[in-house]
Amino acid sequence: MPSGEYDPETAEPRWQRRWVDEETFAYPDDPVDPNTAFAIDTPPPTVSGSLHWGHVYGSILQDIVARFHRMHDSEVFYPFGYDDNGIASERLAERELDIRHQDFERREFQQKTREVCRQYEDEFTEKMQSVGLSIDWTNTYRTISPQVQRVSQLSFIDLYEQGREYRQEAPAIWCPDCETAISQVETEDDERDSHFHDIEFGVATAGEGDGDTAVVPDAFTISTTRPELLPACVAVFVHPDDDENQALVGERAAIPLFGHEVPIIADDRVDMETGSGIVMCCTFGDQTDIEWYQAHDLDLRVAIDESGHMTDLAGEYEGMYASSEAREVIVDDLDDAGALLDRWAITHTVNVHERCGAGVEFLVTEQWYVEVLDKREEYLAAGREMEWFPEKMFTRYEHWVEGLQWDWCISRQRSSGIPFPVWYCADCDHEVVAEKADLPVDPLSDAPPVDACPACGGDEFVPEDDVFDTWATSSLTPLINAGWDWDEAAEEFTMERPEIYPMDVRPQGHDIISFWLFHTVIKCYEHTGEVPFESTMINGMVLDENREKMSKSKGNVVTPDEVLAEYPVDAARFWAAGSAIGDDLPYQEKGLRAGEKLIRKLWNASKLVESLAPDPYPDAPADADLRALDRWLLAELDDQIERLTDLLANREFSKARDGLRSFFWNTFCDDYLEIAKQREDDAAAYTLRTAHRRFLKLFAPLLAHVTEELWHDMYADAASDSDAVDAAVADGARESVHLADWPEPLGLDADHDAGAAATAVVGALRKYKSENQLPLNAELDAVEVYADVRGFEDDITGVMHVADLTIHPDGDAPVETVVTGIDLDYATVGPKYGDRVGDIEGALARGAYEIDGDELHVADVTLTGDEFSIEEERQYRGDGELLDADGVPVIVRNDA
RNA sequence: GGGUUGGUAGUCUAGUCCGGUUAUGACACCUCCUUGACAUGGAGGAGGCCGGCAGUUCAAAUCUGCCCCAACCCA
Repeated sequence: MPSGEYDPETAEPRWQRRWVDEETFAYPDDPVDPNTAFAIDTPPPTVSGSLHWGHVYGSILQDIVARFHRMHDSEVFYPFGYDDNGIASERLAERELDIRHQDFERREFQQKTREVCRQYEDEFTEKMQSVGLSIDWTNTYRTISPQVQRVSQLSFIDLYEQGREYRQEAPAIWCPDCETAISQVETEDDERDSHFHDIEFGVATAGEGDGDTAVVPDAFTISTTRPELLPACVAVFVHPDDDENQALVGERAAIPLFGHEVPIIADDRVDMETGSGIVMCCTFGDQTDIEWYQAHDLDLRVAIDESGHMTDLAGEYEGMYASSEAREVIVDDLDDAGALLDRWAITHTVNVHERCGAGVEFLVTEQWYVEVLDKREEYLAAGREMEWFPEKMFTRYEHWVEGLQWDWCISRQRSSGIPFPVWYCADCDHEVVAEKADLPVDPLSDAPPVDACPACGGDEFVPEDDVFDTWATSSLTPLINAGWDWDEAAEEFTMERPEIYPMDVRPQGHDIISFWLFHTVIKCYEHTGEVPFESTMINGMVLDENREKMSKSKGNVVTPDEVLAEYPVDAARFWAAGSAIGDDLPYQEKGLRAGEKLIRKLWNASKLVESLAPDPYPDAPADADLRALDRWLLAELDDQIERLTDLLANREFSKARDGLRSFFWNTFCDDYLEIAKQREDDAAAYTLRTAHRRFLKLFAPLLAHVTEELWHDMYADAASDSDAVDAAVADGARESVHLADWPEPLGLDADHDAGAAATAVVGALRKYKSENQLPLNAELDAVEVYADVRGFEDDITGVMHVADLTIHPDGDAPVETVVTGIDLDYATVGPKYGDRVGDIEGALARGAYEIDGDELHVADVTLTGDEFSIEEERQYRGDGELLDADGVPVIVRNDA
């Protein structure tokens, strides 16, 4: 029985522990009907640090969906994953232990990474549990685990066998700090301070012109931010429309300091606005350099190595770090040689690796790719097949697919990912792929599946020592969850839990639509022929209280610990549910305070229900015994249930939350409960308990803890011989309100209008007392109500303490009505009279009109019945005061 | 630089797709009220040129164009 104040500090952790200990949210081991299985595939958080408040926000929205569907119609599969197989985790270990992966034996470094990740994963678990998420903790996975490695390698082999993967030596985006290839999505733009340098290039062929064209100058200027790339220069470009410099085209340029000569070529990719309008092309400064390299079949001059240092091509600069030391020394030497014409500071955007902030390079290396560019249309259609919440987020996916420029590079030159299950013939480089049955394998320690090369018969093999890109694995979560595997005997892929695939919801932030969601959709689609998700739910970002993005550098980051130290989890859940799906949500404490207020209101109202309808209470009185007010409340609640169910099904959290809150607070607490205080009959007790139990269930997805506490206090653990407990147990809800059945409408007959009129009358009387500074329990001598509120008399007199109540069902009040104006029905008058509406309005304002029966003559036109309505004011000249209760006339007489 | 989304009282937000009378609710603010749970409650009040400018229309928060601001995605 709820008493005193609710204490979330003890209640919340208690339930969280119990939900985990009792495996309340465990997905059944027994086969589940595919029609009632509801699966959620959350992107496993990258183990690269601590969870932040944005994670919590997104998780709460997922959890509301999970809890709603669990109660409403489903067996919910809600697993949790830890993404700990990628560069991010390695870099975490390097940071945490202050080590470099290059300094360790691979196994040893992997071990260290695992240990660091383990600590962070424990923290993830603890944090997610302390938010009270209804995750199935018996279904968790780590992307570095052997089982997931097997799935990931199976995926590689399947795509390889389908001919959708290839190995190629080509320019790839390279991080010189992490010393690995990375993909386009792992880069980001960053504003950096730098310098622009004007460098004088010589024209090697000056004076050799044939005489009939413009004179070729003997020097020209190049502007660059990267003078260290001079030794890598392979060409100089001029725009075809650049008349001034056109004479250079076809000549050869001499590179200062390094002396080699390169061709000068015209190409319209030159930006004439930048610097001198003449640009050097190097191996490789940026993506345009790569395009030029391919389009004009240029030489390859690699001046920067894998670790970002100058190669022997740079002569005396060999071994210097390119973007710092080499750059400075080369600039000094250019200056000494008189080739540095100018130098000035600028800030510009550079492409950096998101994990370490190092500026990326482009290196020609041999990498594995997944082919995606050839199927853009198909992948677009796959995205379109999903239901998007909100719909507008699909355009993000659409633009991403349309803008794809690279196939997906999936190989990484790192220590601690999932190995490629591939060996190469030492003689002919033939690719040998592992047998599916043997997976997972590590080619560095396992032998290839053949003794001799199938191509050349050679018996020496070189293991692939690259590892997969993180996303190559984390894009397989639907398959990991469904237990996708290769059945050696049947020679086909199988699923341990086929009923959950395709999964029902993919929740995630809008920042990862382009790569994580996209990669997951296409990989699972290629493996199964099906789009892996029925729907995707995209949440916005959490902003700080000033609507600014949270970032470490701004120092405005809110941590889960700070919030949970101050507020109940349920208050945070209330706050999180206050957003429209897809919209960003500012973190504001008043939102949490409003949550606290609702929790308290629910608790206090429950106490009152308990005292007004103490156990044992009637479980099911005959329908006829219910009073009009009871039927009205339960019928209104029916409407609310339908509305709320639709809103939650459409992920309209904010509307669901606010609608339920107002109905509970205004209609149930302010109207019904106040009236019910006067009642001691069984019908009221039944109505109170029935409505209350329904409210607990409706609030359960939102306020997960307080509803559970009340459910146990008042129903599940209450006196076990009571009929009500049997009813609760029949709901399947002995263990948890979250396992109860979502309420179905009761379908009682009720007069909605009469109920609304009766509560409006009570409201008007309450307002009358308030305005006349009367206590609310002051007696009123006489009240006359001009509406058919028969059946509600006792309710009105009881709560408002009316000595003498008279009902006039015909609504004919003894009042004079004065016409105060005419309201036009613009929806019909507008289109019909067009620009004459102005004249009509003018005449009405002047009072120049005549009412004739149900016709209105005004401004030379005649309006009929439904085109206008007469605005009247009621005036009452008798004893007492006339009140307006939402259109119902009420007369109050009070001598006191 | 291109694209996407958003801009509504001091703050957060509904309404915008599908134009129509007085623009929704909450928080904060002001006034009043101890009523069988809750004063952390109740009743009421004030607070808005719906980002700006043009246009379409009898009528625009809503449709169109341009501009400004913010975030995100992509160069």
